[in-house]
Amino acid sequence: MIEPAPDTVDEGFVLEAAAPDLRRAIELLFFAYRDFTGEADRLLERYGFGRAHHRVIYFVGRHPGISVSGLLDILKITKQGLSPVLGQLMRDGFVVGRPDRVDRRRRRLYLTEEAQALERQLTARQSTRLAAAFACAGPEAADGFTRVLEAMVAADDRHRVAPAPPTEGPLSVP
Amino acid sequence: MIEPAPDTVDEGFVLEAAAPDLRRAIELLFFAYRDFTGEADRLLERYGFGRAHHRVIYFVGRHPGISVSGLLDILKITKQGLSPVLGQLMRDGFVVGRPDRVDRRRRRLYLTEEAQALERQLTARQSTRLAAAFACAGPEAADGFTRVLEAMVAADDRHRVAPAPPTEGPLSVP
DNA sequence: CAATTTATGTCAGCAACGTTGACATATATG
DNA sequence: CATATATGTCAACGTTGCTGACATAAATTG
Repeated sequence: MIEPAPDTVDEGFVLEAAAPDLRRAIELLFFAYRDFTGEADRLLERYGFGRAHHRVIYFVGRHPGISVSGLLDILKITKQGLSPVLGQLMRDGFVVGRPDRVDRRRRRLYLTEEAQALERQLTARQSTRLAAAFACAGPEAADGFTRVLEAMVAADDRHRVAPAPPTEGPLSVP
Repeated sequence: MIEPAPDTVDEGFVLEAAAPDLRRAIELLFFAYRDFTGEADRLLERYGFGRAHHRVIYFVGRHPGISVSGLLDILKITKQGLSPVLGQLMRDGFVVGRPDRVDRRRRRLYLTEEAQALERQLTARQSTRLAAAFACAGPEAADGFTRVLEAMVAADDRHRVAPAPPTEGPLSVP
């Protein structure tokens, strides 16, 4: 008999069936996220990279000069987990690390030209897919999509996301 | 020098910087999905299960009597990849397989009572988080969220998602 | 200056989740 | 009977993580 830790007893709602629209959203999220990442995965394969490499390329490109520990904070993985991925990217000439001028313990990470080009391709692919979905669902839906995602990310990660661009278009009715 | 396969040359748009709102949505999707799945992961740990077990429990619960190959079609993994996960679930008494009456090669899979209870807990957790985000972002945003996800899933997977529940509430203005 | 803390790197061992390829078995179908 | 299908299993391997232990260089602090 498997015995889950009897700590949180505040789950009396557990036996309720989930609302159909919530259950549907859960399923959609699974399929949509898989298709979304699969898009980029196929491009990364050509370089011998995986999804972990993509994340490093993305966030180093997003925060040029980020330190290793800064990257670890964003990715929420250990340095031992990052090590082979970052090592391969540096050996392959996609990421370079230069010591910080004032604190020479820190290594500031940058993308090479080649990596920047790859990042643009990856982001362009995902943007294209997302833009198609936005176009299909309409601008109000796109706005709602983003707002729900914002509400979903944990407070610890909120500040890491780019600030919302100034609203423009049909929604800014002054 | 790494050399990507020079097949698709139709990517001239690649050098364009992605629109800020699209880039923002990409980031949000990464953080939101990670937080969303992490929620369930912590519960699964108590049982010695991982995310792969979750997916099997979810889809067997969603399609009682599904065959092994039907499950593989949904998950898009190989039977060798499924084998240890499904094997553990069956040994632990969470999934049972009974031969189909007419075609006895096929094994129809079902959740046990215990697994159904676990599935309800997992789905309830995720529903709660999603419902909170929906409440925070508002019903129109929730609707837009779902519509964008629908547009994102590949056509091959569309039919696997539960049909949209009949619209009710403020959006059905007759 | 000496001691400690911080940032980073590295080695070993392990686990989850997936892959390809090869082969086996039972059943269905022509 | 011959072939195709559904499933299972074994072996080898790869990616992406984990924990624990230890090393080094540089900064900070007493």
